[in-house]
Amino acid sequence: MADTARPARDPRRRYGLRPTMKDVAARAGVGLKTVSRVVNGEPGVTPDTERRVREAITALGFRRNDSARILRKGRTASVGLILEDLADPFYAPLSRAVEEVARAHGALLINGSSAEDGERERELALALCARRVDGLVVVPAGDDHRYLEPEISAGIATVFVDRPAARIEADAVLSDSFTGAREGVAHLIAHGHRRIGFIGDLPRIHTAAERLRGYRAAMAQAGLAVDDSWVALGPTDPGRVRADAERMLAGRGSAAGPVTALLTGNNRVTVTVVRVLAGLERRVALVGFDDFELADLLTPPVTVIAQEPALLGRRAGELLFRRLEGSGGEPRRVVLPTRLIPRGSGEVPPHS
Amino acid sequence: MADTARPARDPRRRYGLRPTMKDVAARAGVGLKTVSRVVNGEPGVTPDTERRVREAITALGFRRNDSARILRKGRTASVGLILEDLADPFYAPLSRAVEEVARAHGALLINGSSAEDGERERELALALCARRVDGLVVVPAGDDHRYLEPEISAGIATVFVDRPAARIEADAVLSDSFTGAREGVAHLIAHGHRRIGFIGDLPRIHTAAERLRGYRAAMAQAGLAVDDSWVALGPTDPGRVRADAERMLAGRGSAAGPVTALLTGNNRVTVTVVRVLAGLERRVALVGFDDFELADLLTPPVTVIAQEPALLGRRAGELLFRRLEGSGGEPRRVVLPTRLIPRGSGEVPPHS
DNA sequence: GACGGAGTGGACAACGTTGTCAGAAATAGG
DNA sequence: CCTATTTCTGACAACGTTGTCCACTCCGTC
Repeated sequence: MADTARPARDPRRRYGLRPTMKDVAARAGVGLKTVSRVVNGEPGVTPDTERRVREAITALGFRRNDSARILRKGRTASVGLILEDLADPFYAPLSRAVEEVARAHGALLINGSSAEDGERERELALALCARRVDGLVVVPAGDDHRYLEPEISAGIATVFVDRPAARIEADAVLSDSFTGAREGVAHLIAHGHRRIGFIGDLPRIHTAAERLRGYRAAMAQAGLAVDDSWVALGPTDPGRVRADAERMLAGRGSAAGPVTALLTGNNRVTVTVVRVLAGLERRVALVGFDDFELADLLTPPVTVIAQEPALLGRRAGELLFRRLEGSGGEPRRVVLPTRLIPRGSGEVPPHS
Repeated sequence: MADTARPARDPRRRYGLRPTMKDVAARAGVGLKTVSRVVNGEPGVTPDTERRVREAITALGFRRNDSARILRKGRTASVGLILEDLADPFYAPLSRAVEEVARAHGALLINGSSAEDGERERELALALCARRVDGLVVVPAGDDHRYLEPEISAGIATVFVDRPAARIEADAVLSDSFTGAREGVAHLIAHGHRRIGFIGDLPRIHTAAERLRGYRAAMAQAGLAVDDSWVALGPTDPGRVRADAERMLAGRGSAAGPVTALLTGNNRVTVTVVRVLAGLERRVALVGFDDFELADLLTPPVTVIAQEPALLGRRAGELLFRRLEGSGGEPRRVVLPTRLIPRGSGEVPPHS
């Protein structure tokens, strides 16, 4: 008799047909709150009662519904991460690092790829805000983040990483793209190059603009003029990059002649350019932004300006949780240094 | 007067201090349900009322609290993905593919790395179940997934990918590791090799065991005996792999002599072995499981048995959502073929 | 044997949303 | 101008949990 206690319920909703604390309480013959106490390890339950409750929990296969818990407690113990592409070898370690920090704080990570599309970034970010993630780590794709202002002031901690926020003040963790690019170009100049090309990302992307600025600064410092045809910014798809590289290397459309060295603006671009150079007779010097796996085993090994994506992610995560723990104050901007790793491709002398 | 409507609330909880539908309703001078209707685009609201509600929404910066919505509706529109390491170049595209499928179905993706630790996998999976994710995609690390049985029968759709579930029946999307490895070894044998080593992952990992089985099958088929010292399974850390590779190449501890060719069991192992071989005088043939970026630009280019991680992820995601849409029936097992890509390193002739 | 005081246990409201249902307003028809 | 119908609106309960608070039991004491 008493065992048929669990009544038929409205079958339309209810998570599957999962038992609730109420069901457990009925089965164990205790009150609802006592079950809650056992589940949450709160004191004030006799060993005997606890045992009965635990038995009922196992028998019914009960698992606490965190949706309800979240609603009640007001904290979701989850953070969102929005980046360009989860599969990009630069962002994957960044993502993993954020995950580790979240894990250390008992939070889960909800991940989304913006595909470098500002509108998609916005949709994702707002969906995450609607879920009331505690915090948000964003690699921005869009050029206006004012849409996040109400969310941030409503208490969703937000940290931008790799690129700063546009049109709002917010925490950011960045690499020093300007200095990195400048040092990379200086390295090429030091090895005798005068005609140096730069193939970068879309100009609206902050890092691309900064790296271009670094390139120009290094050229200017060495008293070298920059021919318009030596600079190509655009999407990172291999077709575009290949075309630009081949054009520069042939000196087409250039009054100043073909380049003898290239600075590439990110790991995607570098990989494509390495392919182009591999098909060439003559040797062309190359410095790539971002380190990448096996760069040291190519012929010649590729000189790079290395960032630490995992460190970017870790710092961003740490900053986020510091904010969540109540650290106030002005938006902070953390800038991490880059590191030039000479491996050979940057030391190739000018061809002609 | 009427404008001071929003009363002081208990400041201890409440998500930040966000307005709720109640606040919006009060401000717009309508009922709670009318706000809900507007927010959800339900019919039956006059344009004028809708305008007043929308104004109130913007004025207060209201955003629907999906936690409450989820609790009410019983669907979270989110799926969980558990894999070994988000940053691994094999899993990153898989993850991205699952994300794309989820996105197409209006769901968010919650990501977790198990770090190849069964206990951590379990914790993560159960945490996701407590959140009532609609479905779960799992690259299993543990060797017993019976802990998921109550969850699955409670309605959480679950698809295993890359490796099958252990000790339970469940959907799985796999690559044909056995055939792949067998073909890889056959390729080496066809190029004259007789002493072939296999360096793989931990033996408890299904793919590692299958690839070993494929290796042995190919050797047996060619009538070749396998010396114990030619097989090394273990963790993928570079130190272990390097030591095993060097031992096999030197023929230490082997009655049958040093190997002249190697089959590597996954992309991590391959990369380390490529490094070892690069430091060697003599040429050693190599076939690696998993394709990897720039494999074609190494010297010699690396012959691989390619899987399609993105396809694995996509198929798993599709199967998951088909289950969520009510497709019943027996657990399905999808096996995707691998593809041998000869690039040169597998065609190196035996040294001595 | 009544009287505090721990120590337990449970009733109840609240979190913010959506589904149900019934009432009010507006329109059409006689 | 009144009724029948449609359209619009809002009160209320429910989702499953946790926090508050009060009631009860069981001791040892006086």
